[in-house]
Amino acid sequence: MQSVPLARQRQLTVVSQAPRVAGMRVMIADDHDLVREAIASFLQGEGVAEVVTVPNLQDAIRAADEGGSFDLVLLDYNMPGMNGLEGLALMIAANDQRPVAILSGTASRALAEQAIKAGAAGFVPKTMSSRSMVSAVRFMAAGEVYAPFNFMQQADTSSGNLSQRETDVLRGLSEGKSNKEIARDLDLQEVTIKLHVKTLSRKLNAKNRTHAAMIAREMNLI
Amino acid sequence: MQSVPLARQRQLTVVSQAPRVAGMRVMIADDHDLVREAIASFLQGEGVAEVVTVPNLQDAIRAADEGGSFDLVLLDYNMPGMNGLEGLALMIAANDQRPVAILSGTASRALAEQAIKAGAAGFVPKTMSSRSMVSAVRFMAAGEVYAPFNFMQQADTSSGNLSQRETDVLRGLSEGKSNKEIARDLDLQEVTIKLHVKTLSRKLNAKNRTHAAMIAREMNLI
DNA sequence: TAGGTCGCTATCCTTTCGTATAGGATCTGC
DNA sequence: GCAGATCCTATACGAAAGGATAGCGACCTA
Repeated sequence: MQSVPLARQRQLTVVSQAPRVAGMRVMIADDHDLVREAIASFLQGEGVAEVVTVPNLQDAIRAADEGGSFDLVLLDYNMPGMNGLEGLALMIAANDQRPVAILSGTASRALAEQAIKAGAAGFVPKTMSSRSMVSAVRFMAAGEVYAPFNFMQQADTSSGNLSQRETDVLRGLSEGKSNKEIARDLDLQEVTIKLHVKTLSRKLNAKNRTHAAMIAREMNLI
Repeated sequence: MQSVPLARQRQLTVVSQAPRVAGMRVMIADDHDLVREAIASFLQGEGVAEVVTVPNLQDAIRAADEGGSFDLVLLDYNMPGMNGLEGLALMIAANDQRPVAILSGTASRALAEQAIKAGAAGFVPKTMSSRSMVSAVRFMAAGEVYAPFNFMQQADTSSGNLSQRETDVLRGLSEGKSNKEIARDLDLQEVTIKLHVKTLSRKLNAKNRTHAAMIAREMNLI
């Protein structure tokens, strides 16, 4: 899997040109024992000084609070306490604004973009090999923002053809809201919501609102 | 994580009392490189003779067809080609009815039960440690049916309070079907479906059918 | 056998959805 | 400026969903 650095709208503070693997402290937060063990052992094999592993966000935050900040924190997107990308902000704060990356099994471009927009140091899908993983970790610990190249090249067919409004409506749908509620939230008329539901359902190839919500969930659009 | 053998309604053919790890052939099918590598290296460390890894169902079936059956196949539940538990039956056939287990990150008792009912040799959540994994692999390769103990002890609060019919209706809901369609499929009257939708929505604390479907999806009830 | 639960059906009514059709407002690139 | 796209609004109607209440039969259990 090829990788490419993303500059984006953020100041990149390069800690060192050739990152010192030696004294590096990395935390891996994932509820999957298997994944934790795997990443930890690979990183240790690469000479990373300290690898801390925790199974949930709560422990991750405590570890940073008590043991000091890490050069990089890898946060599983689906993990107790995360609640979507909410946990990311908490972790960044707990890690003294230092790099925190999102690790995810359910990979989608939309999610990667959201994560990076929300301040993540990068996005690491579990479909990556350990070799790629290790180099991604080095880059992120050095202050760069990373996302796998083929992710970002992912066809826009999935989410790109939904307009902003349609995405907003879709979010409401997936929360089980009625058209009226969504209209109130977005400060629009109910008919407008109906129109959006109709068009986004067509775009997603969904039979109705329920189907659209399920498809959106499946495609990680929301 | 504690484990316990499940006898269930199936004939258990014990290949050998103390399974020979030596000549064992195991296939790991998972689209997550990280997970594949991890499991493979742990198994090889345990002396498993041959570990084949593939990233999707198609390749897994081809590997069994061409290279002969395996003592155990580990199938990721969320993997290209699986389509829920449909892929399980295909793999079991391709593996000459020999053990095929389901590997999953999104762990729920309901899914584990379904998988085993559908003929899986066991259910392995990715929250398991490598040590537990290795012993589970041994048991399943020996013809036993395995599922992690704490999974099966999981409170019935999640899915247990839904009746069989309600679960059927819920499945229809999550496929975006109308009440009429669901009624036809289940050979019931539309009003009955409405009733079920109402009661299951109450039980799941959902506002409406869309919400119910999303909650079900979130709880891995379907 | 009586009482309880559970699943299914029925009727009636209100609300919400889904669809169609038509028009207005804004912003874009040419 | 104009064409084209995007977004918003309006009216209207049939279909679907949601809710309340009541009754029936099967099954289990005391």
